[in-house]
Amino acid sequence: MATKPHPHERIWRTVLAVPEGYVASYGQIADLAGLPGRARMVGKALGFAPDDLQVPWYRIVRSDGRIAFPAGSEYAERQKQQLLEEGVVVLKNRIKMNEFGWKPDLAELLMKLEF
DNA sequence: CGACTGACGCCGA
DNA sequence: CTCGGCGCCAGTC
Repeated sequence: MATKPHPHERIWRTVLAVPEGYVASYGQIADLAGLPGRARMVGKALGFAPDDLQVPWYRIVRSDGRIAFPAGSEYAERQKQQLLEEGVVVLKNRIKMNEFGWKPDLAELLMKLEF
């Protein structure tokens, strides 16, 4: 049944639910992970994410669709590259949320991540 | 305990 | 569309 893992773990598992070819915002992940108001914590958690978990950190962007890292920075470039590789269009360091924003199906979501 | 710091979010200028 | 300011939350000093 529903267990109650450490916040970081819940965040990782939620991010793992974001499908290839789509992106989600930090705040959206925080909400889905049951941590409303903690968008900033999502960024931190992604930084701590164990490599073996294969967390798709690059699918997380700001609510307005912009990549959180400074445009042109090493991290921003790598994130853009990862996204482009799976078909997500990135222009001017930003993604069109109306087109690539992930709108999770509630039923499937509950099934997929029982905390 | 207060000040400062972010992979944030929202709103007004 | 870009900035600036402010709220927010968990850490760190």
